[in-house]
Amino acid sequence: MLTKKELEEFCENARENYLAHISIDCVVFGFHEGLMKVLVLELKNGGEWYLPGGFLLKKEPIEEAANRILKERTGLDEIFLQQFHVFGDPERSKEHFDAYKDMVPAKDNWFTNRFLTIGYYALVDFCETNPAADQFSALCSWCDLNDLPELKLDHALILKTALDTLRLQLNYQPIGYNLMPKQFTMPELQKLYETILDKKLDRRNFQRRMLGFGILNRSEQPRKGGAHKAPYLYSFDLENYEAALKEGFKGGW
Amino acid sequence: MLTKKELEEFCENARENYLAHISIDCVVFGFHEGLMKVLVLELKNGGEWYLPGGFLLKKEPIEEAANRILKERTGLDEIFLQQFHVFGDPERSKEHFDAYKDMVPAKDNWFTNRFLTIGYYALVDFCETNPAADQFSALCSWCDLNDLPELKLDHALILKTALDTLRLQLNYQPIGYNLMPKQFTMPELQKLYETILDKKLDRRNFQRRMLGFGILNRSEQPRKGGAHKAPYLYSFDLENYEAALKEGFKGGW
DNA sequence: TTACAATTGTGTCAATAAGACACTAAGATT
DNA sequence: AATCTTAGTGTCTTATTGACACAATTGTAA
Repeated sequence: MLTKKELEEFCENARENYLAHISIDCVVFGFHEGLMKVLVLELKNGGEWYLPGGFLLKKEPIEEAANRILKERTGLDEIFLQQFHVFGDPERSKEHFDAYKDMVPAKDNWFTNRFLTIGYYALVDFCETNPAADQFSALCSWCDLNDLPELKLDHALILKTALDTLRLQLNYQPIGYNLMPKQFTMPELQKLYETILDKKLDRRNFQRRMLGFGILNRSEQPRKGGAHKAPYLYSFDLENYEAALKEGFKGGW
Repeated sequence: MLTKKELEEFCENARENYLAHISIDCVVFGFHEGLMKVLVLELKNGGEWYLPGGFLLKKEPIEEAANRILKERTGLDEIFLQQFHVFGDPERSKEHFDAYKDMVPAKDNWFTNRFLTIGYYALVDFCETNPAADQFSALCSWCDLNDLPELKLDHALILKTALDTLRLQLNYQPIGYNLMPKQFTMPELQKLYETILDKKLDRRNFQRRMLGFGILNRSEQPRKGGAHKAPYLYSFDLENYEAALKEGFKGGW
């Protein structure tokens, strides 16, 4: 929650620069040590967790706004972003409304407005990100998908919807280029799929299917130094990957 | 295009009742005599075609607004509706902006606002609809998908995106309950799929697959009176159909 | 009334994809 | 050297898909 002074400053700035009634919330997925991670913010006064989000500048394209917001939070540019749903329940920001309605007169108060929020999900390389808090947050950090704090507003619903969409997408599009490092082993890639789907997959069938898509290049040299048998290193074949993204893997009909 | 008087009245009403910056546009699909149909509006002055759309009342849920708008245009309630994308290019309503900017002072002028539009697509039973024009339209009517007039603003893009989404959905969800009459024959249902996909399907394989989904009931009595061999009549098994909608047909993994 | 065209219902076969499963190879640990 | 762990590869079986042929029913034309 903001202090009165913070709120007044923010409201003035917001009314001048942002489009009213619209916000953007992002579900940023990362993958690290076999766990699915989500980027969350904790407000300064503590105990209130949110998805990273922001507002749309008056003349800014939506996608650009989502990129801008994510660049501020992750340090990354040109992120894989996908708009997946608009959340518009008239009561969805009631918590903010109640918290701020007495601090600033309604006509000046950004937060007594109704907001529709456009949900984007992003897939990013965990190791490349530098989570950075925004002006009102104490903390911006990765949380395990299975061990999240309670999220305020309807952000738990937004997260769940994003995850459902991602799982569906796995069926007809390649995924992973944005979540894996440049080079990776087949078992590492399998772990990503298992984590997203929350389901064990057969090692051999996974490899057969994955290679069948034709979007992977195998490097000559296996990874060395680790314990156990040295695994081959793979990278994505960008050209085929992009093509598969566009055309999708086999439609049923 | 509106007259100055119409515009002034509309703007006053709109500012009072509608949420600024947001609109809703609907792609209403119907199916008749083997052709895919889309509902379009022609403005009174003629020559300008649009998808049916409208605005969001200040306290109205989005889905309810889409339903309200469609009930006004089609006479139908409880339509199958699916939100599929938000279109937010800052220049998307430039045509309106230019047309109306000089008629009413900017601060009062609804159409000099930037608008994001939420796209919904609807599937309806062609024979049950009664297309009705709105206050600014001369005509609300069905057009063949393959023989559409040029649509204003970004409505051609909205339509294309809706169609792409519908085609994708065909792969993991049942469809047809909302587009077919209560009873129908297998060849008629096949024609629906062929029309949506714009592709011929094998009669026998289609039947096998369709029946495999377990969402159809076959009536005892075949349809009589027509020429040629009497086909069986089918209807959807609502319970299984709803279940299939929720769970989806077989995901790849 | 008979042959024919059009349409529908049903079944089979082959190719492909998916699922289950076992063995071999390489490196680290004891 | 024996063993543990992880990785690479192949085979068999079953399910799904795609291609295709034939029989049945009804109206129409000879």
